[in-house]
Amino acid sequence: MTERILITSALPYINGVKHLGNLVGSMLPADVYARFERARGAEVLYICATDEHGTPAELAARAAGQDVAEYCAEQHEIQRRAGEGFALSYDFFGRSSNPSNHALTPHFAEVLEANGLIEERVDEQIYSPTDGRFLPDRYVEGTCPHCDYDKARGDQCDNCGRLLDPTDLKEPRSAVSGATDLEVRETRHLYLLQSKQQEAVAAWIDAHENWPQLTKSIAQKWIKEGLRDRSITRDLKWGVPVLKDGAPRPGFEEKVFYVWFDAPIAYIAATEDWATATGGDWKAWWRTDAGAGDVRYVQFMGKDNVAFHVVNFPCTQLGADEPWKMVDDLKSLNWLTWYGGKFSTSQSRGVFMDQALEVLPADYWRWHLMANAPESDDASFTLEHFASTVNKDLADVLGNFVNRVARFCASKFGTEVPAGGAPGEAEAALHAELSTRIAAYTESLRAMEFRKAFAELRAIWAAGNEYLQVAAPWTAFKTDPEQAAVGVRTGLNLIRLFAALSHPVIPQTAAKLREAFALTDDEMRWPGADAAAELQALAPGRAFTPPDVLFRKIDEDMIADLSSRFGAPEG
RNA sequence: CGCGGGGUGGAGCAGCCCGGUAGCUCGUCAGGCUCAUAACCUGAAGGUCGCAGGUUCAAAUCCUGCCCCCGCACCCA
Repeated sequence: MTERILITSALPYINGVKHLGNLVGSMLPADVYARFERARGAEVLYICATDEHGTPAELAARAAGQDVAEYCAEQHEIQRRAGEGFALSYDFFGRSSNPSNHALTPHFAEVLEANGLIEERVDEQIYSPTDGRFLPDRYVEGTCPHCDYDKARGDQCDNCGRLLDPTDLKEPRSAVSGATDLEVRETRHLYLLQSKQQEAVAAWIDAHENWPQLTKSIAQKWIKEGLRDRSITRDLKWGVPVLKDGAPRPGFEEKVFYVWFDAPIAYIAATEDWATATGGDWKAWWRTDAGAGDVRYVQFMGKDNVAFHVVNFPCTQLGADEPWKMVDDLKSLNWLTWYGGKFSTSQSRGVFMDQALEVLPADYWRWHLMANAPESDDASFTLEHFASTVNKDLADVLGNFVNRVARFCASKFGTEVPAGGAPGEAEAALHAELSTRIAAYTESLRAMEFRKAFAELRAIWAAGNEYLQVAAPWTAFKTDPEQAAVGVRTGLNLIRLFAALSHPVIPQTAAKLREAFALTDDEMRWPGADAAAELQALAPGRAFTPPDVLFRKIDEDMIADLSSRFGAPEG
């Protein structure tokens, strides 16, 4: 029976193109895993979407002089294109602002309320008459009562580090307009009573011993501190309206659901949209009473998102007491830093997805990011390191191997897989090494241990060069062409094997190789661990077109150029 | 003592949970090969595993204390 795997990556926030850190934190590893499982023959559904609600979107739209809906539509399109450029193989890339989510989010709220897990409470919040809106903590600035720093934010003073309440600030002003006529107003909100779900969530977490260490430690920390009730509505206009029985909830006509309440629900809503677009059955993926019981659900996200996925969203799902499919495996990644510091949109430090593709092909970035993924700790991205992995791994080890084999064959035997000769000791040694390595590589990918996996893939590529050194068909050709044919035939078959094994991480390169050898779907399927068998896929007489040089190297001048372009620190 | 993650040859990382000759990639040096993108292959040099104690026959690995770096702190991954 075909394995069914549902994959979601954390939803990228709508504002602006994402940088490499965002990419490697969720969307890219999810894509690599999706491609791997598809090649293995699993039925995969990979869903993502833009997370569009909240204050930042409203403010960014205003700054751009656009209507929020219009702004989001435009940004969504930009992100969709960037994802396409990076060859992210979403089955569907949705939007949290779509009608499907506007229907499903209130549904969850209604069931939760029916189950006694939601209540209305009155809060006090800062209101700015000038801006005509309530101001969340970080949008209130003022003078710190402790150190007199004049740019303290409503939640904390960046100078002395003390935590603040917006009402503590001296001379508070709106960070949006600078208005100082702020007042405290009462406002009514819906609260999700997570404190009542402590035991249920703890039990659910305990049932997942196989989670990675980072995920477990974050989950347990929250449980240990005790779940707190949290407000799931906000005083904003842009978001999912708070409906009840299909009509605006009395007293909530001017409010919307909190972005973190509706965003995870958008995983499900986006799957509904996928179903509408393709004729698929979304319930078979999300409802355990409709076939989702045998689905394995895997989520990918940066470490900052873990709490929301192991505590808050589970509260929503468990509290609904409906047969929703819940996450099975959760891969969380640490931060990618830009030369040890933060990627910064406002100060334009770092490389963003669209800029990256303007300079070099997607596979260059994909390989470096995944081979050095921030799995056990934050990892530092530097252009020097990037150039080094691209030049050595991609150009020298893989690219050069393909080139030397294809060119030698073309010049001595023509553009067909040569016949003659029989495998000997060199081939036996190669088979033995590859069999072990393919098994290890496959196992690491299954476990989503990407650094380990791609170190293995690199070793597999290198094994090709080592083999060639031993087989030395260029020497054999002078005295024993049949013997040389064995080496070349094996080399060409290695290229086909590399194409299949490399496809999850460098799909565009794999596609070039596929084209060069006109490989069939079956020849691109995930290889088994019997290397001897795998290296016979291309039979003698099979025609091919020697591909162009696969990767061009990044030289010193280019590094210097990229450094100034992307704001790399000196030294 | 807010929370979390780290400090391993020049650089980037693995090993630490389940103590027992310190491993990988890059860089450096030497040799080989000449089919190939001055690429490839082989070998070598280079580390008292942040510091100080403790447990043990034995500690990078366990315990205690300290120092340093990074991130987070209901809303910028």
